[in-house]
Amino acid sequence: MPPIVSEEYKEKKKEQILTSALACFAQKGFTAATIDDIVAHSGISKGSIYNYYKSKDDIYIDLLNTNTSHYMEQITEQFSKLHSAIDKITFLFDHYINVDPQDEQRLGYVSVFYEFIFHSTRDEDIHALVTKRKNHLLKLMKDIIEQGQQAGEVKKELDPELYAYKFWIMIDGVSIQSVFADSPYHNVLAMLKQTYLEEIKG
Amino acid sequence: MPPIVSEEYKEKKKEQILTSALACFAQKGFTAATIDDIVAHSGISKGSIYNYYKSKDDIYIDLLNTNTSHYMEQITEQFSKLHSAIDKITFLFDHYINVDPQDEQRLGYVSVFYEFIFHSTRDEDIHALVTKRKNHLLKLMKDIIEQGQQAGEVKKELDPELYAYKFWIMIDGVSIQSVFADSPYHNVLAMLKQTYLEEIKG
Amino acid sequence: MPPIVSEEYKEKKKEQILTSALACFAQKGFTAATIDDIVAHSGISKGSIYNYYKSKDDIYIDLLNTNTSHYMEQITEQFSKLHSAIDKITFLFDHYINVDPQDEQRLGYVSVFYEFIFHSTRDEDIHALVTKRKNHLLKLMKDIIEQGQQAGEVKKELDPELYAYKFWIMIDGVSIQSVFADSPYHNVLAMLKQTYLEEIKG
Amino acid sequence: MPPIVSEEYKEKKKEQILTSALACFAQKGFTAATIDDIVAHSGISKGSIYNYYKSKDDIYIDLLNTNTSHYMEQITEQFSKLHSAIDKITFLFDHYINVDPQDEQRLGYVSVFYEFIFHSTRDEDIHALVTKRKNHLLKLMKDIIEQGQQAGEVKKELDPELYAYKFWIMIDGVSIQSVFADSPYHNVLAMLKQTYLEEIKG
DNA sequence: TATGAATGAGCTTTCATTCAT
DNA sequence: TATGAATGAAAGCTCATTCAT
Repeated sequence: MPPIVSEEYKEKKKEQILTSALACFAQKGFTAATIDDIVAHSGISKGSIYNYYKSKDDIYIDLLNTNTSHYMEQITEQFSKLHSAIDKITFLFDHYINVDPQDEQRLGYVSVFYEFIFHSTRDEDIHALVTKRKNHLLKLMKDIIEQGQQAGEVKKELDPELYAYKFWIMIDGVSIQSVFADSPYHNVLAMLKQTYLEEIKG
Repeated sequence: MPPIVSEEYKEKKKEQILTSALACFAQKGFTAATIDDIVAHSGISKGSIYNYYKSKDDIYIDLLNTNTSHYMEQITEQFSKLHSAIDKITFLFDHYINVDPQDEQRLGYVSVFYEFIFHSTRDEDIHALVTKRKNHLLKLMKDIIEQGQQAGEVKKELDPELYAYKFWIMIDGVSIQSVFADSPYHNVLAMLKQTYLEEIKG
Repeated sequence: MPPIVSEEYKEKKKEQILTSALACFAQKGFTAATIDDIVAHSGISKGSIYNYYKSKDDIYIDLLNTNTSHYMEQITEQFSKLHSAIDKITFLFDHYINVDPQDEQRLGYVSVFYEFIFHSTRDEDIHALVTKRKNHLLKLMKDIIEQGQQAGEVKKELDPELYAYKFWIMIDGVSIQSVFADSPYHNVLAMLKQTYLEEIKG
Repeated sequence: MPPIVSEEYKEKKKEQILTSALACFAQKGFTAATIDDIVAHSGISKGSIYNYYKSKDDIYIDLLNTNTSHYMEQITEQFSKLHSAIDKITFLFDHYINVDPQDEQRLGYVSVFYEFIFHSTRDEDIHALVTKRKNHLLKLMKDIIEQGQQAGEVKKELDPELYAYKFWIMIDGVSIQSVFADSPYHNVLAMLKQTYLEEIKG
């Protein structure tokens, strides 16, 4: 291996680690998953992992950061193709509808993510991170609603922030319920989408 | 102190352990909290704790069970004083509204409880327990809605199960958001209550 | 329970404890068997057991002592009915032949007993005890052989001590082999008996 | 020391652990000896020991396996130099005669080994192992006797299996007796050797 | 005497992290 | 940079023994 290595190479390596870490955390939970699990899953040596990340927590944090970035980028990209507020909201709902709630990988990821939130109760750094993510998403929704109000699509009298909260509250709630195999995930989401849209449409 | 201690005494001891356990789990999370933490918090010796509970998991499980029982009893008792479906739903919303979202103990409990749900993804026994709890609460709500439909208080055309889900989804979502200090917990809940009631009223 | 209790009562209680202790040690081995096992098996409370024995080791020691006494008494009694040396030796061989080598209780007991011997390597008190037992049995055999020599039944030229050793060595060896289910315990013992008797007969 | 240590290095390390383990087990017995004892004796860290062996039981098992292999190899090698059955049997007797019965290390090993046998009463895996060892040794002896019969050195009428058993029974018995410092180990063994050979010679 | 809850030292085992190569 | 053997603190749990009643 060359003593000097491109940034690109490093990025790729970190990504590999992150992918394996996510898989391991998803399968066993953050605490129960061990560095050796990540070693086994990634094929990267323990020493190497510690060259890229200074601790297990560090991996965890980068995982959330990277994932948040990806998610935001994805949405932004999709939104560039959409113009009306209602279309955007519809798109977001559909994003969650077009998902197999029982897909193991998805479930694993959901677990990791919400564990992270509760973990954050006890760690300031992580709390700040999670709060930032939440505020990003909230702002996104609030902007859409305000845009919709200006365009006359959305009722003027409703509080954009409150309705932005309502949106993410429903997503969070539905995600939690998706943990239960017998939940009517799709039906519920369809209903939530319909009533939410009716409720806000001007 | 021996010999032959009353059942009452034992119950009290278990309750002490549970109280300390909840405090420790709330502060550090289930995995990170140690038996020694519970020892320190409760003043009860390690050996004694293991006389009452056969493992840390066992404590965790009893914690959820006991809490669920208390919660269900409380609600059942209150419901006996209420008769219309709308009153009952209002009562439930108010139950969550009349809470300080930033109360440390409550936050701790919420963290422990939702961690439990995600933990359950990886442990069948716990999953069964959590599912049972969910189904209890779901049934409770469904029954209220059906009762309301029969009494003509609630729209006949809506699916009781779906709306029961919607209720708990909102509660879960709001509970998660309450982790963030800057969330407008009360305002959002008040709005959710109002729109939910309007939506279902016949 | 009366504050003053007869010696007889105490003896009976100790015997109960010893019986249960033997059963437990036989099943799990001395170290693995717990006082609670003995409590469960005997129905006698833990505190009570400690009234009669000051430690687990103490029980172990009394077990061997008592057992040795019983065994010696038994043999002595039987020997009173026999007169020739050859008859006595025959009786001893038959004592071991008339046994089901795979009887669980017997196997348990054999295990406990030999464990004791090896345990004794590390504990002077126990070593003294075990040595004393060995010497008792050795003397018993040596006396028989000498008696046989005087009576002209047994060859004069053989060393009584050496042949006494040989006898117990074979018994020990056979006992160990009996641990293996597929050992031809009876056939081997029958052969050992025959050749031993032939070897010593005058 | 990493990276990529030779197999040889690993073997040496395992051997070190085994040597220390044997010493500790010999001194205190398997159950009473602790991993920390092995750490102290070997100077190898606890974590490292667990890198090479996954449990205390595992060490115990490898100890027996390794020892059995060495013993069998040793015998096989020596046997290649010997041809007559009587020579081989003589060699085996002498192998036990040429030993200091009070040598601490030997005594330790004997204790560990026989404890193992009795331990095996309660553990199927270990029982299988010990049974296999016993059958190996039995077969070895039986083959020698049969070879001797074919060559006319050994009486044709005696049952090879029974006499193979007799041989090992005597070795076991003598080994047990060697625990007692005052046993005439050498004299007894010499006598056993002489009478056994006379008994079987054709 | 009898009881069994209480105790805590001590056990085996795990695992994040380090560091010599 | 890459490797993986080494480390040891810390975890969950057991159990002989004590002692208040």
